[in-house]
Amino acid sequence: MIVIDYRDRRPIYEQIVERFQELILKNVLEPDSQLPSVRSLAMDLSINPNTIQRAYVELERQGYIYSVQGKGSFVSENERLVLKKKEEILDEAVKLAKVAREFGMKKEEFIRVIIDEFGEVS
Amino acid sequence: MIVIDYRDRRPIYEQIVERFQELILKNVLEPDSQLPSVRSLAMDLSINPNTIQRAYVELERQGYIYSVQGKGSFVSENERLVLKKKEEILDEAVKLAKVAREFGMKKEEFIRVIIDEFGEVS
Amino acid sequence: MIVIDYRDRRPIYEQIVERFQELILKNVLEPDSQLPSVRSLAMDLSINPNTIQRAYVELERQGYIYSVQGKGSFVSENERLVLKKKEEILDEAVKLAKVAREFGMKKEEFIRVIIDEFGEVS
Amino acid sequence: MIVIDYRDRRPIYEQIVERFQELILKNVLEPDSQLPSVRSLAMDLSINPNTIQRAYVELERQGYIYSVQGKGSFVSENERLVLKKKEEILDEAVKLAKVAREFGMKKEEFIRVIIDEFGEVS
DNA sequence: GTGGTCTAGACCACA
DNA sequence: GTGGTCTAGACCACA
Repeated sequence: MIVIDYRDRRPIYEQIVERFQELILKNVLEPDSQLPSVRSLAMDLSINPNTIQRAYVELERQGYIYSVQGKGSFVSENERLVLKKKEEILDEAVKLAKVAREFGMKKEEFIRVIIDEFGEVS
Repeated sequence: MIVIDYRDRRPIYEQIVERFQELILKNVLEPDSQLPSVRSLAMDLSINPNTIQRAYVELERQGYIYSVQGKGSFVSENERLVLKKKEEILDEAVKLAKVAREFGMKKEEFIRVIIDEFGEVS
Repeated sequence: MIVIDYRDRRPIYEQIVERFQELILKNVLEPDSQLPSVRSLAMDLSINPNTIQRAYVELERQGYIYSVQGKGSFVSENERLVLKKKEEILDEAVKLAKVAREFGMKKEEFIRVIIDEFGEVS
Repeated sequence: MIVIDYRDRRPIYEQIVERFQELILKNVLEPDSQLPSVRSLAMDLSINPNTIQRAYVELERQGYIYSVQGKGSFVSENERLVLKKKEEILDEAVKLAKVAREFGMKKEEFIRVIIDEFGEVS
């Protein structure tokens, strides 16, 4: 479920964070289900437990998971998270559109590739 | 013309690279015009010359500038660079659209914010 | 494995880059095997770590190695690199042949020394 | 006759040296004919006279030209020079062939591109 | 421990 | 004066 790409320039803990975000937002990991323990995931991925720990701390900070003393880490409700994520995506889209405009791209040119990605009949 | 943001998480040399890219792509710095010398820019920005040097090396590697032994650094022709930059922007747009689609966003919702950015009548 | 020639006019970092290219292309250093750390190689060669770092950055840029945050530098797959290198060699051969022709050398004269190098029965 | 390419990474004086070598070896500049004066060539090329001076010194050192006090610089006999140049080219060819062999290239593969360059019927 | 960034300062080739 | 290379040494994020 989690795959580390060592050729990826991003730090390992960040890759883990992003992967869990994705799994949670897409509901693959359902609310209140338990995440693998730090130690077991560290074993599975042949990674330093500190690195997993760091990823979990970050996920908790962002509200993706919550931890229960002595029991483990669990997935949070994701409704708000999905909304937040969508906002982030739209913010990025606006920024990108701004840059595109500044470099003289036509609106049509820019939107064309997006429509293609979504599929003509959306 | 160049401003360093120390709160920015990106390294200084990278901020300098991006700023010059922008100035060159937008033709503020015209082809064959001379850049400030490594030393003078270092003085201006109160930054170590090595850091400026690193930025210039990177800009040369990317084709934005060329340096002449004992004379200085000069702006390259930017036609190709602009095209390349536009392609990069479109690539990013496609990636972003893909992510948006994966998180269940509607095409209209996504495109709306872009059209707003470009201005309704484009 | 790495030897610096101080009489060589090329900069130290470039000698290091070329030597590693050779070791990687010839499979002496196998894919995913770890390179010596910046610090340890600097110690071994009695060279400043910055110089080694510069060589590693260049090797990464050219695709010969990849570095992992906090873990070290590792050898990339070399298949593509070997093909690219062969192309470069052939390009050089063509250029040289062109110069030879321009200076009035006979094809036979030029090819003779090459056949000798490869060995008569190839 | 002399063109400086500022985008060329080689120093200006070196470009001048190489260009004169070529003109002399190809007999465009005939033995005992006079070279432009340092000052006039500097004017023509909009270059610092020191740079031209340096190129001429280097050409004299290599035997391509000789200077007469108060008269100027003149082209040397080029017979020996042509032979020497040819030897240099052959040396380079041998080196290149050696590298090609070390990287596992077949003799035929290497010679093919050379024959193509010379033209099938040589 | 490992790579990444930066400062301070030196020396070199070149124009 | 201009860029290019290198040393010495520091601090940071990451594993």
